[in-house]
Amino acid sequence: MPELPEVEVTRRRIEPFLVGRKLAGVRTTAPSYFFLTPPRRLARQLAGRTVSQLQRRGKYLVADLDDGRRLLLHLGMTGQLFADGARSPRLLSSTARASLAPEEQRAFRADRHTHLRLCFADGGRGVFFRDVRKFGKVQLLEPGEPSARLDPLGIDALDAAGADLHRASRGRRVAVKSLLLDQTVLAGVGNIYADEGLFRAGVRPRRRAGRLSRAECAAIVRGVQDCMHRSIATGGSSISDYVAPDGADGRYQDERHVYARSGEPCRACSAPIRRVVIGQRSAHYCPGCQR
DNA sequence: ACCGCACCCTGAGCGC
DNA sequence: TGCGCTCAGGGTGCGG
Repeated sequence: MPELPEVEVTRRRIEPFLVGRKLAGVRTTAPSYFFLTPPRRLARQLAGRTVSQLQRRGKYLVADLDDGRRLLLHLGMTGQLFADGARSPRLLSSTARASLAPEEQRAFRADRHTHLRLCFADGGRGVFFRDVRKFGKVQLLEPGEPSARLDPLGIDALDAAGADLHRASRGRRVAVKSLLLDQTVLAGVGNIYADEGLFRAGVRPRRRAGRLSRAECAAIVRGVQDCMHRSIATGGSSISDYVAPDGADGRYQDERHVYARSGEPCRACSAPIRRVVIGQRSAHYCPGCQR
């Protein structure tokens, strides 16, 4: 599932395929809540435009266009943004995957889950946005238009300090895990990096946010950031559907200490990792290392 | 203001 | 073999 590191890796790798190229044609699937902007209007207004820069805010990608509009992209849970010609078994269904030998893996062909196809005037490689579960989002913002998606976001997780989390947590009775997933507090943290960051900080996910000390908040923010920097450096986590724009898998999942490791021994103390449910989300922690 | 929870969606994995 | 069930999860929005 794409969180800040996967979105940042995607941004860096897709940027050369987007920035400075003139959009010629845009194809979409039918209207659905995937499209916050109706797909026909999206296609009409994107045609002829050039992306001037591609930024990231939390888990959102923001493409600035030459007419002052902004294109928002959110990968949701299963979103995949990649360049034409990418090869990856993650771009195929499991049945299609099973029926193909690895050496037969063919380049991706747009399927019914490919909701956005961008073609460029230079005739070079197109860019696809595929999303099986349609939890992702596409929106075109008018020049200067406020965004109900971007505006409420808190400080980007990579720019945060311990004091930011400490301030936001005062008076809050929720579990620290839930607070970390709140995008209005730290933008970009999802389930993996919340769990891994709490492990690094030695703090249990159920701890009430309001009772954390300054030092604990600092350790948590540092823990989350350390995990994220390391993940970006290794190409992100490819746990379910995440695939980098060139089709390559990330390798950070190999470094996980707790996420999706329930029952397995802690790499530090050998205690079995526990899985609990907090705020309708699974949380993983080591009962030996986290207090 | 805060918090729990239902919902959107699809495919994997399971039991029968 | 195949059906039906459950589960996963980011973000939004509602009700208490």
